[in-house]
Amino acid sequence: MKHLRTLTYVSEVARRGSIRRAAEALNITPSALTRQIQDLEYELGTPIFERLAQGMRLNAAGELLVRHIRDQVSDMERVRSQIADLSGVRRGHVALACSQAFVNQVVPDEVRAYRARFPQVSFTVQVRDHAQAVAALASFEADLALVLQPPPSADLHALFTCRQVLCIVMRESHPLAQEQGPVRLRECLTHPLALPDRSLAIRHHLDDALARRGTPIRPAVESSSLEFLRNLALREDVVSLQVPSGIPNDRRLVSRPIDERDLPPMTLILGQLRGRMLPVATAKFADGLAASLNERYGAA
Amino acid sequence: MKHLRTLTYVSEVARRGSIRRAAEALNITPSALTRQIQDLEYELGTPIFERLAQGMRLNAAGELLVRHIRDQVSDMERVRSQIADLSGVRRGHVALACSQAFVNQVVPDEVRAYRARFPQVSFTVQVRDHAQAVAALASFEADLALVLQPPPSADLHALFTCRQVLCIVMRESHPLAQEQGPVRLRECLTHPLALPDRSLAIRHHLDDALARRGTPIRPAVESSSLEFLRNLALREDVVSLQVPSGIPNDRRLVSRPIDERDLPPMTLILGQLRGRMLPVATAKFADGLAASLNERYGAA
DNA sequence: AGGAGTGTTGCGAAAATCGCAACGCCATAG
DNA sequence: CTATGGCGTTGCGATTTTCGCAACACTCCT
Repeated sequence: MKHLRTLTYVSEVARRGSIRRAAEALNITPSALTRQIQDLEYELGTPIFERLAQGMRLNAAGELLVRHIRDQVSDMERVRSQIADLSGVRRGHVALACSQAFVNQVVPDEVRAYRARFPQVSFTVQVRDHAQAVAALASFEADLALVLQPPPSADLHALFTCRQVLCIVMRESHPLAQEQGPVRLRECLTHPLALPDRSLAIRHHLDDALARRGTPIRPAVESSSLEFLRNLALREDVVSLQVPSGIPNDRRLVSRPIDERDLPPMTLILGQLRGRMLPVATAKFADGLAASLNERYGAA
Repeated sequence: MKHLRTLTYVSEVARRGSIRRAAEALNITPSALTRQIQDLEYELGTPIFERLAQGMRLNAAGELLVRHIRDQVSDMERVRSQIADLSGVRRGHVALACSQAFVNQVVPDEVRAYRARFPQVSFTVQVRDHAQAVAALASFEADLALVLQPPPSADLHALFTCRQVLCIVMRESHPLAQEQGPVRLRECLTHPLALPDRSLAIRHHLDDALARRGTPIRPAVESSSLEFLRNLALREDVVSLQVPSGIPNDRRLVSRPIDERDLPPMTLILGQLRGRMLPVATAKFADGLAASLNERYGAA
């Protein structure tokens, strides 16, 4: 949109912290950029950036303005998508930030289903941990966040919530795979463990539960990649930990839920930035995703 | 603000219903205007106006867009006022739509008090009936509305509410002015009446109450101007009707409340457009006005 | 002292915008 | 039915705004 050219310039300078870097990202020269900002500051009657030797930083007025700009840009997106919706074809873009646990089944299935109906809608899917996902919402880098056990935040508004019972995962030849149904935690701890590291919410949840029992654990392998842990479990007799939504359809892998007396279920949340009105495409995608999650795992 | 030039153009064309009239109001030529609109429609990929022989009318897409534009413009006002507030001096503009009943004491007193503290803040005070006042909020012609007994509307959000007991007003020589305290309605009806006409909420309220008793009234004089009715009551023995906030400080005029068993009190509402964030100056003025009303008449 | 990073400015070129005048269209009055 | 007045639109030249290039002034760090 042409009329918010200056505003996106300001936003980019604020994001990059430097006129030259922002100018490069915007494919213009620093001189054009500095003039746009000077003009805007003149119109406002006050500077919005502090000039430092290392670059530009927003001052208090700039913080207010940039927040307003981001609001305006995303609002314009929403109006454009509503207008496109009037003419029948649904266009738009959906930016989703989600945890690793959902990149196997839930998100790709849902994106495929949605794009089958509305091919004009494009997607960006960023994998972030729970805290980063909420931050992505606040900075308008993502429209939706699908995360486990998010930190309580005033910015996050839950659209859908459900329980996720933690499961152990191992190859089919593993001793624990010979039985079915819930497994007690103490049984698992007697086997070598391949666990998510502390960058993932699953591990925090596990550690919290174990801390109450006073049982320390010494995992054989730790990783920030759930995919790596699964691939390792295919190759040797280790027990890994996943949530149901992260378990792929693979007959070589067996999963059993952990008894809820030992480990309470985690909370899965589909959320958006509080107070924001989502574009049509995004809102409808969120509806479909929530329905799909509800069908698979039930509501909270 | 320069960057919303095109948007204000669109808004003006929508308001005036014609490019030529809008161009005149904007001090530009019709050709410049028609090009701006064509460019914007090209950017959106769809027309936003229907071209009629009598001029231009918004289509569905245009309705969405214009609503967004008005939001954006008023939001920009708010941000500017917040930024100005950061530098100490409070600037801004307050647009108030109010009923006749408040132009005597309440509003002028409050505006004077506010401007004494913040001379940089300017005001526009429009006198409208209750329905027009709500419409003025919705079209962003007013930021605040101070009205009696407004029609229930999803757009109106009440900031403050209080009761207003209806009073009769007459000159000090009038027979009814010889006593004090509440007066029964049937006493009043035996004297010649000078009443507000049906364009005013006070009259509707009175008619509703009388309709339930089946008592028809035949006022000697009707007027849409409360000021005229007061001035008439100064000149002859008629009984007029006012709400407390509309009664001036004039010893030649005597007022007595009507017994609440005969006529329930009316509701006074200070309101804004629902879902809108007011500029600093406007919000603070509304606070002061609410406090002042609370002191004079008590809360709801 | 020197180099690398920053934002800023003078100036000429390029682009967007505007005003003027003319055109085509349609509703309505005569 | 034609004439007329209002409407939006377009071609074109003038004006204003924006841009890119190069040079400058400044700060930080080696």
